[in-house]
Amino acid sequence: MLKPLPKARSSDLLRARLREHGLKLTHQRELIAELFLSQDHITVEELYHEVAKNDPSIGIITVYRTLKLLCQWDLAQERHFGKGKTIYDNVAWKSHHDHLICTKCGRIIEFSNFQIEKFQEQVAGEHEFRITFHKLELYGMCKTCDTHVGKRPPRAHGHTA
Amino acid sequence: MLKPLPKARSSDLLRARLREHGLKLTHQRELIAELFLSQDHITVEELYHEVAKNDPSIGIITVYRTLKLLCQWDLAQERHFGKGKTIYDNVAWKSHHDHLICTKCGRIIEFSNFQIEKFQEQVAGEHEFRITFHKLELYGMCKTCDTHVGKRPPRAHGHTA
DNA sequence: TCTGAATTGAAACGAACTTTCAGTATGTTG
DNA sequence: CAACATACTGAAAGTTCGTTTCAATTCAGA
Ligand SMILES: [Mn+2]
Ligand SMILES: [Mn+2]
Ligand SMILES: [Zn+2]
Ligand SMILES: [Zn+2]
Repeated sequence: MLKPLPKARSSDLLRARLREHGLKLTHQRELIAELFLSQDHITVEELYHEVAKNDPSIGIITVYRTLKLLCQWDLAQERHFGKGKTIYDNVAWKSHHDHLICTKCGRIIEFSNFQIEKFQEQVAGEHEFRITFHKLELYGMCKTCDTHVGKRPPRAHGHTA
Repeated sequence: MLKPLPKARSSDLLRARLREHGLKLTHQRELIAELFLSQDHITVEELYHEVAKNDPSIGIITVYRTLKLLCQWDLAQERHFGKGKTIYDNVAWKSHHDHLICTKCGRIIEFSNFQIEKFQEQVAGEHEFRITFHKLELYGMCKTCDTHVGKRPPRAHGHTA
């Protein structure tokens, strides 16, 4: 997010990776990847419904399989916010970041903070531990939801952050 | 961990909570809570096996149900490290803390760091977000595992951190 | 166009819970 | 202590989310 990688067309990105791994370019993979790479965070279920709008013959199994491939190629990352279903983070053009998650409307805000990461390393050092990756999730209320507390619930405002 | 609450016998803790909520003290609940509150982190499966050593007639369903009660009373907290099963954190005598998780041996180290929490608040402020709770998990290798890299795998050394 | 390997969708399967329900244990009242 | 209203329990069935299996189809490259 704060350090965008060199932008490439999503279709080229897919083709390149498939080539590298000797895999086939199918219209299913093309559509699924295209839709996934055009947004930020999405569940398998949601992506499946988007896909169905264009081609209802595609099965949700293929959505699962394609997302798994994208994860292997570091174009996507699995996230487990709340206790619900897995959210796939489109990281094709983003570097490492953490998240603020609104527990009321589901909005997801990305951030990265060098100071926090620095202190994480310090803590690890104190325990003679070597960090390879981490998860930091801050849950609470976004501004919109917070100002509506006690009043009527806010209208939808960007769950797809 | 760093700010231990006034220590009480686990059996008294259970009785008190059951009383407060008009629930019954059964020998199943007594045994399950006793064993759970005598350790730090455990899965339902593991706790079930411990319980079975004392009373094989107790079903795993009752372990699930009792842990759910302990969670409601803030004596336990669900954690989802890795992608496997839920780990229950005994927080009866601990205040908020985060974790270092060794991906090789499963060891769990607890810590709390005021600086990190401070910067979390700062980040939230920048995004006009109000944090209600958070999860910080640092994954990697503990000292023991790290020094054994490339050599033969280390013997078990305290998975039950 | 031919051909063999990769891919797909449906259905079966699996893991980790959760719900249902009839029989049992508990605490309370008399 | 006895009787009773309920809460509790264990087994089995049911959910949810995701994975495996497999016959039919599609793709890529010769
Ligand atoms: Mn993200
Ligand atoms: Mn802990
Ligand atoms: Zn919100
Ligand atoms: Zn270790």
